[in-house]
Formats: sequence, C-alpha cells, structure tokens
Amino acid sequence: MSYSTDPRAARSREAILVAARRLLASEGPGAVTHQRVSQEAGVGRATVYRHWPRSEQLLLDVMDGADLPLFKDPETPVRPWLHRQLRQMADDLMPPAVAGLSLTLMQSALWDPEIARRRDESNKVIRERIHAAIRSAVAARELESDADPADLTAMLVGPIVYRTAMQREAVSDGLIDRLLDGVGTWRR
Amino acid sequence: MSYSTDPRAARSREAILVAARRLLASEGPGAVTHQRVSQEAGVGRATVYRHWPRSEQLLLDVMDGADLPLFKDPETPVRPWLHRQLRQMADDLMPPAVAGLSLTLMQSALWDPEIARRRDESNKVIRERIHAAIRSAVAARELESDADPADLTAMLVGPIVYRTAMQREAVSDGLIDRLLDGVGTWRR
DNA sequence: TAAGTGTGAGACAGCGTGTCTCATAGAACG
DNA sequence: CGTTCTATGAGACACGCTGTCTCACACTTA
Repeated sequence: MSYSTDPRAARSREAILVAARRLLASEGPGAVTHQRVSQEAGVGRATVYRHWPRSEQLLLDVMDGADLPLFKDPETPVRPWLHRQLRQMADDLMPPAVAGLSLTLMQSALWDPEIARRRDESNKVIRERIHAAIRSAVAARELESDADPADLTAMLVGPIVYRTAMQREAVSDGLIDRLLDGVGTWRR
Repeated sequence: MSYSTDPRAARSREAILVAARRLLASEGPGAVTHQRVSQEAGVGRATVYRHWPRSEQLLLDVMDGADLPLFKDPETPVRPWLHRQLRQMADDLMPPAVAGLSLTLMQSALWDPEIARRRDESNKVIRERIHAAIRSAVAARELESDADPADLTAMLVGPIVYRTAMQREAVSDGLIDRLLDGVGTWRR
C-alpha cells in the first residue's frame, strides 16, 4: 500500500493510529470510533474519515502494526517449537482488548466482504505456516501425519481460541500437548 | 425465571421476541436494537427497555428460545452419536446470523459481567454433557481416555467453532473423525 | 511566489441510547 | 359493577456516533 507522501498526512495518520491503539488497549474495540479517536488524536473528525472511511479498517491497521511473526520459520525439532508458538498465541490472545478485537473483526467479516477478504488472507498465512512446519516435521521423520492443512489449523488453533476467547481460561501446557498429539504420530 | 402474569406484559414480551428473532435472522445481531425491535413489534420503545434494559439480554433470550438439546442424553455406541452431535452443531453454527450472534455474545461477555455469567453457565452445560458422554463411553469400554473435561470440550468444540466462524468453511466428516480420534483410543 | 492540497471547524440529517413524564386502556379484585 | 393497580404508547430531552458536505486556512511543493 502507498500512502500520500505529504508530511501533514503522515503526521495525522500516525497520531490517529497512536490514539486508536491507546483506546483499544484501555477500553476495547467498542471505544475505537471516529469521534473518540479524533478527539484523542487532536485531529478533525473528517480527517479520520478521510484516512479510514470504516472503523473496522482502522482496527485492521492497528492490528497490522503489531503484526505477528507467529508460526514463522519453523525450527527442528518441530514439536517443541510448535508448542512454544501455540503457547505464545494463547498468551497473546488473553488480554480482553486482543480477544475482543479478534471477535469484532471476525464478526465484521460476516457482513463486510472487504474485512472477510483480509480475514481470509490472515487465515491463509497461518494455515500455510503451520502446514510448512508440519511438512518439515514429516520430512525429518519426526512425525507421521496425513491431515489436511486447513484441518490441522483448526485442530491446533481452534481449541486455543475457544479456550481463551470463549471459556476465558488459561491454556495449559497439557492441553497444548494433547493438541499436538492429535495431529499425528510423533517419534523420538 | 418468573415473569409478570399480566397478559399485557406477556403479549408485549412475545411480540418483542418474535420481532427480535426476525430481525436477527434477516439482518444479523447489529439490527437488534431497541428502536428497530420496537418498530417491528408495534410496541413502544420504552416497553422494550422495561423488559430488556440491555440489548444483549434480549439477544440471550432470543437464543434461549431456540435452546439446544445439543449433546444431551448420550446413546451407545457413543462415537457415532458424538459424531452426529458435532455435525449438528457445525450445521447450526453455519448461518451468518447464528455465527454472528455467538461472536457478539462472546464479545459482550468480555466487558459485561452478567453476560459473562450466562456464557459460563452455557459452557458448563456443554462441558458436563460432553464429559458425561465420554464417561459413558469409557464405562462401556468403548474408549480409553483421561482428558480433562474442559480440555475435551475445547478439543471437540473449538475446531468446529473455528472452522465455521473464522475459516467460514464447512466442517467435513473427516475433520470430525480426526477430532474424535484426538480424545483418546477408541475400540471396536 | 504561486498553485495545490490536507486540514480543522462545524453544519446537517439520521439512527441509536437511556431516562423521564403523563394520559390511557386494560387487568385484577372487592 | 366500580375501583384500584399497572403496563403501555407517545413523546420529550440530552447525548453519542455516523457519514457527508462546505469553507477558510495553513502548510507543502514546484
């Protein structure tokens, strides 16, 4: 994406993103409105609309700022690495602001094609990274598995999301171990 | 819960619930506002507030109307029965209105203690039903498993919710089989 | 210096919230 | 039957948020 190079526009953009991040962290996604953000950022309301006509897009860009390197660059042995990644994900999702943001975006995606597109992209990245990790484990004879990539993701990530966002309890290491056992037969 | 026996109150209640259900199905949770509902129901706006001061409570009661007998009364053999229940759950969750409602309530629960309480109750019911089913399978020597009840629920329900609400794809029978394989060792 | 443009301020119409008052129609009861 | 009781509809009020528009102004860029 290329934005205007005008330093005035860049300044506004930054101020708005900072304000949106602060509001999100302190009061949750519901507080990230054009009005609140413009006040917090010391910027005209119309300016926020100019940069982000829909507030979900603003939320998406706030999220992009904290872009996750999750499941990137698998290490061998794969199993402990995957365990660490899932642990990390569970911890990242625990704060209400983050859990709320995820739920908000998932919900917006149900009715907004643009958000749906970006959700699908995100899903694809995660799915491919997890698939790559599993493939490398299989190649190193660390694991025997023939599961579908999308199924793998659902089986590993689904329970973590469910536990943190819906059951609102901590993800134990034991649960992560069980999830990993579910993807196939591990050796060593 | 006991409501007023006054037939006027009962009439309003019913009209409001019917209108809310219709709005939910046709336009999603975002359309279920006091204002819209009161118009649709042909009822004063204040009347809606009297019955349900917060719109999430109205959504909860709309959901209760379609109360799910999900995972209730396990049959033997347990595995095919569990399979059917998970299939049913996946199909129930697929319509955007239902998926959206679930996400909305999960999100509200993050900031509203009352909604959180009812979410926890719901979770408890599901968890105990699934636990009962697993116990009966273990008792009948159909299954060997020592998983924690909350973990079981996360491992079975989590991926279904993830697939339908976040990946927005159909849950295949193959995935359900994999999930069931994950809870322990099945015999026969 | 002059043209171009992002901005802040604010108007406007609309929808939604949450609380309040008040006359009235209907229910409950002696 | 008449009388109390109460849920209701209508609407006022103050407020928050949306989305669009206009306009003078200051800053950027050529």
